[in-house]
Amino acid sequence: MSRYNARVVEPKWREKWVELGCDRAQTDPDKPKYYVLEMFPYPSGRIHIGHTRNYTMGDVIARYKRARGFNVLHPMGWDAFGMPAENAAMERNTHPGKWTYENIDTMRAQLKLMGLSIDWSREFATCDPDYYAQQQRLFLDFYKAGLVYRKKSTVNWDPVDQTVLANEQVEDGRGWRSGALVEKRELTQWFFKITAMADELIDAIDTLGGWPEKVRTMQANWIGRSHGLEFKFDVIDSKGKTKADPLIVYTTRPDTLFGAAFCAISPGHPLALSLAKRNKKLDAFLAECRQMGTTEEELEKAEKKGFKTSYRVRHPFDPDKLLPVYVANFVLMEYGTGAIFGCPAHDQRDLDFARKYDLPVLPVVVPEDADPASFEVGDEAYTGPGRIANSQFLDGMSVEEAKAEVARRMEKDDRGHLKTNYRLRDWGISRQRYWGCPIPIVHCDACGPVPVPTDQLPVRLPDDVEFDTPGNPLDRNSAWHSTNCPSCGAKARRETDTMDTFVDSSWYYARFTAPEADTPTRAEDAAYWLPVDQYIGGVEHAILHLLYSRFFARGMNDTGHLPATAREPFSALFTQGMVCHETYQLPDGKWVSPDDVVRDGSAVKHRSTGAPISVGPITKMSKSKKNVVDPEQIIEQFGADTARWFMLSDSPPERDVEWTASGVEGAWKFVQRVWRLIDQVKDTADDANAENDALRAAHRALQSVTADIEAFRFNKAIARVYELLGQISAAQVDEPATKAAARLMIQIMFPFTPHLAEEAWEALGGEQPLVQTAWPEPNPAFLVDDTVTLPVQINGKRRTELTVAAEASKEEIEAAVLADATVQRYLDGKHPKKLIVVPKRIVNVVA
RNA sequence: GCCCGCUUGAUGGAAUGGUAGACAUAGCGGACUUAAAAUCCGCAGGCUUCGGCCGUGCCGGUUCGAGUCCGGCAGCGGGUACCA
Repeated sequence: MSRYNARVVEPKWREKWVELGCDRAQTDPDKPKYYVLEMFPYPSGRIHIGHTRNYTMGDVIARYKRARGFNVLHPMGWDAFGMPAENAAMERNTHPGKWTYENIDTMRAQLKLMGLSIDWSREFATCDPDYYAQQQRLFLDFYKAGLVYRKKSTVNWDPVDQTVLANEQVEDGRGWRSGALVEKRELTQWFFKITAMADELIDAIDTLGGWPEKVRTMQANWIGRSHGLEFKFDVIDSKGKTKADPLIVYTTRPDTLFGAAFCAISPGHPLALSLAKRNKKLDAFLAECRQMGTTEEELEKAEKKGFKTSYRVRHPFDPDKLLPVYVANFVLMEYGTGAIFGCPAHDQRDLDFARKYDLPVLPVVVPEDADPASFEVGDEAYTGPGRIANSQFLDGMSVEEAKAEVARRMEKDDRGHLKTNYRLRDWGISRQRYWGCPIPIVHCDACGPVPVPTDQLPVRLPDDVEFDTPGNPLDRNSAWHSTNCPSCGAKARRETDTMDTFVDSSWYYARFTAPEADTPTRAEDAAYWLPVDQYIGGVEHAILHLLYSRFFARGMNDTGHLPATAREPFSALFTQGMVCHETYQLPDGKWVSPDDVVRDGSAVKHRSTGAPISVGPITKMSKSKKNVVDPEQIIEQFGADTARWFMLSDSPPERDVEWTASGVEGAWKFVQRVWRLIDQVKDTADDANAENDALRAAHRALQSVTADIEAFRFNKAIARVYELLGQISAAQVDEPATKAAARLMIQIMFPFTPHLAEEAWEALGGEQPLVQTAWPEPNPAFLVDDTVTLPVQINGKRRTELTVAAEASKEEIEAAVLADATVQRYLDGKHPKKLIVVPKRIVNVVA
């Protein structure tokens, strides 16, 4: 008996597939198309198990859809710009490009071992000048369309390294390399006007039927559309004089205006800045606020603090009421107007603030079932519905009526107006880094920022860069940034900012449809292939990457680079779970790779040094925590099919999976069992009319596996195949029907284990390779049952079961149930109160 | 903090509101073998007075019936705009 040798079989079939060119996709409007895409990888060094899980899922879909007659596009590329390459350049004294392209070579070779049916002729990296040249064109077209502008914004600044730090590079307020206290610095930066499309981006979420509900919810919440009122407070200075400039606030709760106890402005608000010029304590408070990080998480988690200014504001409807004005660290300059009024009774954060600074808490919304005279707010703000009280002309109204009435009066007095606000901020794309797509702009003293003419694109990155000093090498490279103004010809300076790498990944899916085109896209290819029919990737990209891509598709449509039919980039999205692993740390906090961890009884030690290791929480595999596993070892030992099979077998694909070494062996044993079965049945004669239990089981499996693949239930599909193998093995091996069943099983397995399936198919006498064979159809005659066994519950507990004809009516089942001995024993001669019969499902007798 | 998820045997997990634990891993027992590996067969949630009873993170609700739906809580994970 021959043993299945993956080392020989797998390369043989990969070569055959290349020879047949079956992975090549060609635009052909006469054929139905299917575009399946997995999120492309960052070339970090080596493929990790999370990648392979992702690509295997896409490959199952791609192979299945081809077998179903679709013209399939399944490309691969590299998200190749980014910070790690610069870090590697500094650490290894190499060039980011060299490091990146070497990584790509390694990872491409690893991916090819997986037997993925990818059209490699379309491969590109985002750091290829051919790619970023087209991206620069898109930037300029967006610029001309008014989707790009400059404004000041804040960055993390490392005063020692003299460089901008990413949020990830700030640890406890200090730079990760220098250890210096990080400062905030204002820079003029480039922005994409994504907020201009906020309404469309949120409204179109309803059209994304193929997306998971959770992602749609996250996107809607991220955009965060709110309807409220923007209005003016008159400002009174410390001498009691009314200032010329009012304080403009935004609120979603104008109904609670009479409950206002204070106003709060952002530390970045112009009023705060001007007051600080004359108040050292306030200046110190603003400095303290600047010490906080730039991340939303840090700002929100920080203790809520306020600084009471000498100014007050006059209540718009109650001129005698003056409210104190605080500068508060939790008010964001980016949201609304950077100023709010606080109503402690009906907002938890305002309540906490009021308790801390001893401000009055006046309830103005009273729940329907409470007494307005005695209703009070304790430690919890009341945010529910109710009747307005303590609010003059609003008293007795509902919340909605009061909102409308306040807005009406404000508009009449020209004091305010209804306004829709978004949590979404414009997309800042400027990065003060080398390894990114240069922003194609020249700064001229006379002309201002001038676009680089299209015929001068791409603005190429210079090769001669040094990474021995921190900071942006482009900034120091005067040979590169010195140029002449394209408009007036005077001496000018190139923009040295490069683009956020999210820009690169926002349109790559479109570039795959015509990767060699000398324009960003080619109309006929884009029109045929787009949108992507199935996009697959990690849920960690649920918001930013996907939202930016949705914005880009619209921008590209508006600038003529995509058809209107591709205004949404991805018809269907599948978010696969992450591959997680335990984390390991040495006593000094250094992370340790799983390969370097050994267990000695209950003790966990470092393999070479024997140092004790603490086992940390199971988190997503990441380079920074070193908890990564190398799939190549598994492929070398067991073959790609075993790895593919195992990867999809245990966890449902949308769920996180904890990687443990056990289980691969099981998959490998399965592969061997399949091969033994093929060996046993391959010489049996064929008979077109054959029939047995094994063949019936195979047709049923075909039906359920087909449904499982369509629904991304790969783990269930695999469980079904395990079951089928058992059923076929139990049959007479020399019956023609058993061979037919085995043949069907092989076809079912093909998308999962393509090399094994091809080899087995050939052994079973398949006329052409499975890559050229259509997906089989189940024989309906094999799918029907004559009888069905129903569980019988008595008072909701299963007591017995009943076998009836599959087509038995409700009445027939009821009669059979009442005649059943067990049922009669429980009923004890009485009539059941109720008899619930769900045909083909269950019977419940309520005694 | 906020937004979004997840929680079922020793482990990964299965279950259109309808028999909880399919399938697999680890385990135990057996067959084959001089022996081992490999392979094959079987057992397997807990408790039990052997009638049953309990059991899907915790508390409560809806229902003839809840792992599944609703309300609350806890723990864990993802995102939080310069990691990709």
